[in-house]
Amino acid sequence: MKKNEQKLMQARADMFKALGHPARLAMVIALGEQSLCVCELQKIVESDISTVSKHLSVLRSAGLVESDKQGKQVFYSLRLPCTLGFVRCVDKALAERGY
Amino acid sequence: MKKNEQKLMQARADMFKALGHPARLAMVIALGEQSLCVCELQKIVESDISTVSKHLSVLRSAGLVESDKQGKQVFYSLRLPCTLGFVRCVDKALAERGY
DNA sequence: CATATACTTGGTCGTTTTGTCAAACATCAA
DNA sequence: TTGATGTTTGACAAAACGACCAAGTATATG
Repeated sequence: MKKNEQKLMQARADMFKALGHPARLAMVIALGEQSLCVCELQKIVESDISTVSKHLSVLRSAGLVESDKQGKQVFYSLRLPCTLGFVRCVDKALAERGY
Repeated sequence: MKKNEQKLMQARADMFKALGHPARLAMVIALGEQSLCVCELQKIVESDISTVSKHLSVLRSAGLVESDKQGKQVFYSLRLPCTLGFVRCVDKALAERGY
């Protein structure tokens, strides 16, 4: 594999990796419906607020979500809606295995 | 989040996580073309054969690929072709950022 | 049977990721 | 300004990951 091809593959993999955590994936799926502030996202994943914030920063570095400060709240929104399409396909596969 | 919902989210995340490594992703993309034996996959990722084998076992546990022993070779094939669709979407997003 | 080939598994070790706490920061309201 | 609220950041320990080597299993072949 050539060097620039490796870099591209790494960049792609980083996106998948960011989604490879149940809390982060749950937040991304929730953001598929609407933008949400950190406090609302925390209710979804039920973790320490600092943990939630760090997960969000992982998603943001990967370019999957973007943040928008409104007053003292920060709203996150989904930048890559096609993620949801893949989740649906994954769900179909999981359903075949009894999920 | 309820317990079974958490399990589902974990299973989904495991799929993403399995794809979150450049070697594994490269192999999955290659398998999108055709089934390949471990030896051919090794040529693609250029790692130790034992490393390749372990990566493949991660992909298999996640349900992304399946294996089929033919003689002394083991052929792997892609179980979730929709993965490639998401890769294309990721590539579009990466392209917008200069890749 | 003995050997070679194709692959998997176990062990080790350095690196990365996670979660938590405390502290910092930003914004609003009294 | 002071305090309350919402979020981020730094530090640190525990856990998971990734790569390599060695050893193990399975299958074909001489």
